[in-house]
Amino acid sequence: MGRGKVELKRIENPTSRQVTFSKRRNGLLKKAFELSVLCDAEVALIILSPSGKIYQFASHDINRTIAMYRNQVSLPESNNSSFRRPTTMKFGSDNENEELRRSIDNLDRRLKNLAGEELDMLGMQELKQLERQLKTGVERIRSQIGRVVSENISSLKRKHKALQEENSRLQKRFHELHCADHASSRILGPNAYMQFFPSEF
Amino acid sequence: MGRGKVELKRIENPTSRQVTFSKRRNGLLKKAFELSVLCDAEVALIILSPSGKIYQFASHDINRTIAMYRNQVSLPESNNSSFRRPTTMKFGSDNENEELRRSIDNLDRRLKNLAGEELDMLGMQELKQLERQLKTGVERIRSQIGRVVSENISSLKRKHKALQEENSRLQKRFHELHCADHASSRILGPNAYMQFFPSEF
DNA sequence: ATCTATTTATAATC
DNA sequence: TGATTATAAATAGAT
Repeated sequence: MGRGKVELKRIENPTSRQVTFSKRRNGLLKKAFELSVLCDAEVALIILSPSGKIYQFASHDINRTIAMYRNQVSLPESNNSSFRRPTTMKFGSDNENEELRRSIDNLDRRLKNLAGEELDMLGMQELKQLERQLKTGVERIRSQIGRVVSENISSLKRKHKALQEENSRLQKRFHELHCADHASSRILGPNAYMQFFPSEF
Repeated sequence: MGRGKVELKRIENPTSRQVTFSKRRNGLLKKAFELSVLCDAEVALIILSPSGKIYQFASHDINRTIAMYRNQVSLPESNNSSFRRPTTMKFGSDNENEELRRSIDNLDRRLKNLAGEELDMLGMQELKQLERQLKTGVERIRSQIGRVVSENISSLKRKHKALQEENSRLQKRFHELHCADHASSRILGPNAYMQFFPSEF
């Protein structure tokens, strides 16, 4: 899809491989998301870049999806009783750990709820509240995106202005040199510098 | 991509949802494969259809990919990976305590991010990912709200039906009593019971 | 399943 | 990296 057809083999040029990875990764994540929404499917996608970075999409709880997959394939593995370790449970400072674990459980449940998981025991009131919170979050993130974008634009504008000023200085110096050197013939007009700094933008 | 643009929401018509699922599932699997080949990436994709069927692609051993994912998630997803015991943990409960606190910090930061707070240090990539996750969350919560609502409606309908049946029984008994008792004068007509169970709904 | 009209994704290029 | 653009691919709707 693009200017040319592409062979289905590893792209040898590292630069274009990286570029293609970035583009196609985003495309794949987007499409995974769309499938899950449009068709009400449960999708889990993990992408590891050759350099080891991790990208992931999960429409539901990724561990649940993996567990479902493993159940169907009858390949049981990886328990998930994440908390409660009877082996090293002792006294004293473990009380504090217990407390910490409880906090973690709460935070985790909240995160799951915000991700739209484990909603079964929630009432309408709480569901509506969650929805409101998420909408607020989306709003704020969008405005942050907008801020980042416009920050980038301002930064560009600043740089542009600096370049323009530099450009003026150069023109001036050119003029001075040109005037000082009466005898020399004109080869370049002052506008010759301008072409590198087009004024649109 | 097709005759018409399509809204990013669950397709309500079950037939076209199924058709779209089939088409897009194949497309997604194909693209996952292509990404892995072209860019030498490690990809694992699990798709569960709403009807419970499983489709899967893995460029390498899927369990390995999942393990890699689990090991490397340092800024954990909502999952309990946050309090999974890290394999690298060597010492006793002091470290565990510290580890737990770190998990709490991570979860806490994640919660704040989802609420649209403390976004300043996030890049565009991460902001977009957050937005996607929130949209998924909203999606799921809305469908849960829908489920709860329709459950309530069914429950009401069931009760309504039970009342109607009770009502019929009462009418019948009334009739029987009325007919058995020839001599008694009519005070209430059978419809007097009906007013408590209006038939609209 | 098959067939198009369109929409999307993206390869090449800057 | 980020835009742009020409083209290849995917796919929605119809058959």
